[in-house]
Formats: sequence, C-alpha cells, structure tokens
Amino acid sequence: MQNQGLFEEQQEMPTPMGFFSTFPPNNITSCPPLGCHQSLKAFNIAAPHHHHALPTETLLSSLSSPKHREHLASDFGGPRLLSLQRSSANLCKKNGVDDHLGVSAMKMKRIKARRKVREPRFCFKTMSEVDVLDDGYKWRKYGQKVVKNTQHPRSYYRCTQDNCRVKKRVERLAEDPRMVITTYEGRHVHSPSHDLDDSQPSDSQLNNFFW
DNA sequence: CGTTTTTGACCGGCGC
DNA sequence: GCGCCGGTCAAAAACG
Repeated sequence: MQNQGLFEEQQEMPTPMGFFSTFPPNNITSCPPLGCHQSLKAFNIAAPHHHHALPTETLLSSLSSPKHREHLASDFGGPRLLSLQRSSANLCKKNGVDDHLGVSAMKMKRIKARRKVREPRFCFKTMSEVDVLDDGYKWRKYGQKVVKNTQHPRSYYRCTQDNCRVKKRVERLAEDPRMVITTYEGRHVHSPSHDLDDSQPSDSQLNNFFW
C-alpha cells in the first residue's frame, strides 16, 4: 500500500541534506500537521516525522533575494509560514529491457523512465493571496488539475532553464483557501535567473544552493 | 513571432 | 481486469 511506498522513500534517503542545511536544526520545531497530513498524502510525500515547522523568518531568509523576501513578507498581512517538510526520492526499481520498440513507444518509454525518478521534495504552507510566490526562478506552467475533494485546482510548473528539471506545484488548502501549499521537487542547476535585481549576488548564489 | 498558458487526452499506479 | 485519480503531454490559444 501507500505505507510501503513511504517506507521505501525513507530508506532511499541518500543526500537529502541539501535543502535543510540552510535551516539549522535548532530552528526546527515540531509541528502539529494542522490538517496537513491529508495534503502530504495527496502529495505522496513522506511520513509525518519528516514534517517540521519553521519560523517565518527562516523561510524568508531562504528566499533568493531581499526583494523577494520583502515581497513575501510585506503584502497581504504577511504570508505566514505554517509548516515545512521534505521528502526524498523513491527510486525506480523496475528496469525492463526491450529493444524492438517503435519510435513512439521508445519515446513513451523514455518519458516513463523519467517519470519514475522522484527528486527530493520539499513543501511549505504560506498564508498568501497570490498563488505563485516569487522565488527568483522562472517557471512555465505545464498543467493544471482539479484534485478530488477540493474546490481549487492544483497547478504544475517547471523551471524554464534548459537542463534544469526542477518542478513545483501550487495549490490552495481545501480546509483554508487562504493558505497556499507550494511543493518543490528537484534542485536547480543554476542561479535564480529571473529578474536579477539589485540584491547582492553572493546572497542569491548562496541561497541558490538550497533551492 | 517567440514564449507561455490553457485544456483535453493520455498514461501508469493503485484499490477493489 | 476495470475504474478512479494524479501527473504529464502537447496542440491550440493567448499573450507580449
């Protein structure tokens, strides 16, 4: 069942520290899921004990530039970070080998293979009126889906940078539409390219390491 | 006219 | 095996 999947996910936890080394452990406190459990299941995201709450400042400081932080923190009464958690990949375990395939079949196979690979994920909730938070990267929407038992659609985005396969998805919490859940998957292989402002490059670069 | 969004189709995984 | 569901594709539309 799903438990099985989650278990495997936890076992395949090779180098998940990338995301969280930016967040000192002493800043992490345990957090009541606050209805998040369902969401996590929907996201196919790992077990509750990978689930942490962080001070708002921690998230804000992890954004790519002061400008973005300001953007996040300022309007709408200040989006409040409610929770944050990560998960790692569940890896492909099946490897069929069949050579005589049509072109489209091969194409499909490649897609499937790619689909199997789950990059490390990490998601957080914020209180925000805008769905897509400006994190300094440029995203292209590639899908939208209505998920069961929710009135708000989930949107799927991919990083526009070549060779960068980072994805994120955005949805509003069914229980409280004022809250936005953003889930990142994968790691950028580049610096935040979008709208390079007057922030210190070192700052952006540093944070890029974690995003 | 290049890029992004929209949106229905399609696919695989999972439960029954 | 079938149907449901989430995630992705890709053609067409919209956008700047």
